[in-house]
Amino acid sequence: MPERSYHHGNLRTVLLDEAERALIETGVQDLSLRALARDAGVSHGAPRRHFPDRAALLEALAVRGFENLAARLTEALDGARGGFEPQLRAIAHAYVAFAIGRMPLVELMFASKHREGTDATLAAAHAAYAVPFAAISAARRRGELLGTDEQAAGRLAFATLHGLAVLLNTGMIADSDVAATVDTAVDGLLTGLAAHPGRAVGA
Amino acid sequence: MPERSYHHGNLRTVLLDEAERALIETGVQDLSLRALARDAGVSHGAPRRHFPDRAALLEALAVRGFENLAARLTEALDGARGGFEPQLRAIAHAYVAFAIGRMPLVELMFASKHREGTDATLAAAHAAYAVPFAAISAARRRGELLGTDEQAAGRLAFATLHGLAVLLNTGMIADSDVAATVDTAVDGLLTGLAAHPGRAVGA
DNA sequence: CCCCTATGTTGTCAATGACTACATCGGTCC
DNA sequence: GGACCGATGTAGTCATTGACAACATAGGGG
Repeated sequence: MPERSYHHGNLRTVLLDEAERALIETGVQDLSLRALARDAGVSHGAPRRHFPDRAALLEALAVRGFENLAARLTEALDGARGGFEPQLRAIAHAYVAFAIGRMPLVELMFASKHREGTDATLAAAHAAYAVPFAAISAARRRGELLGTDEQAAGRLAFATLHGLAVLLNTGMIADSDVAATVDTAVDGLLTGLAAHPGRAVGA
Repeated sequence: MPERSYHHGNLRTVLLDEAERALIETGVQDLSLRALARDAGVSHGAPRRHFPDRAALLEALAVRGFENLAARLTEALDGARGGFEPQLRAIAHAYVAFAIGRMPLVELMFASKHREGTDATLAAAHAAYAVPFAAISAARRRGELLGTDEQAAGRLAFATLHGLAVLLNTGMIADSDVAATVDTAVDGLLTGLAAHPGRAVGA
């Protein structure tokens, strides 16, 4: 195998790929620029030519995470037949599966705004949200949504799925059948908890 | 001011208090045992007499966080009049207020199970959950809960509140009126999203 | 009063992030 | 084809950190 030339040629992408793998495997605390450089076969200073600092690398990982999430949700929605309910189920399963398989990345994606310069992450997050929001908007037009505030409905749905994924991942929901848990949660989202509810969202 | 004696006398509690303050202010990445020791006026080796390592300190912070959360939820529930709906609203506002005011701590509380030795955190979390779960159990006995699976209903409610708090904190829900956002989300939780729902939770 | 344990201090080591100065190459322009 | 410039790498330094070990001090119990 010939030794790598002075110019790596694709270092930024390799660092991001390797960083994502390491993040998911051992968590953000153990994620080290120097270790990534060693794995990529370059010196410890090279990553700083692509990321001004460690936080910038983490930011790029978060943006990529939302981009991947958007792709997953789009794919799930494209594969869903029927109306609002099967679409919401498809989105829910895709979201929870995505989150559970890469929870340290998802934590990074949603990490506190204490992190600096998260405008790019916010933009990427909104692009990912647009996918289920479009489905909810279409459901309202078809008369399948209770109430008229589709923004509020979308927020509720996304908040619930994110919360569910977090609780499942931490073991706080100790349910071995993830798919059933997701389906049950979607049931509850659709029908509500109250036996005699007062007002609907936006009614 | 007399110099501190050799034995601090209360170092563990001081370290935890200071660590929680620093965590909330600047995030977990900047939380440093040495800095905490300096702030407490002891040498850099002293904290290790109370916490075997940095992860143990973080674990203790997470446990305390759930203990404080349980107290807040209990207080909110005690102050709520009427049935299920006002109780759920009281819990929701208390939870979101708690989370938003200390998001880096809440992130730590719910951090990935990649973290070692989280049995104590899990136990503390379950104790915190018991508070809203008791309210939901009482609601079912009063016939105020749609369906019979109160465990699933409790999981749905908690997941939604946690997800809502996370999205509000990260700015992904760009709503300046947090109280109204929480009330709208509770509306949605109670009535459901679907105009023509299929089956209820546990029905 | 003695002893033991809890709790501190001091020092060391390896690893890290950030930074600087320098080296190498790829691409563009003349 | 050669020169030059900027992108991208290398090598070294510094400060800080976490973890650990050896030692010092005091408080409490017998």
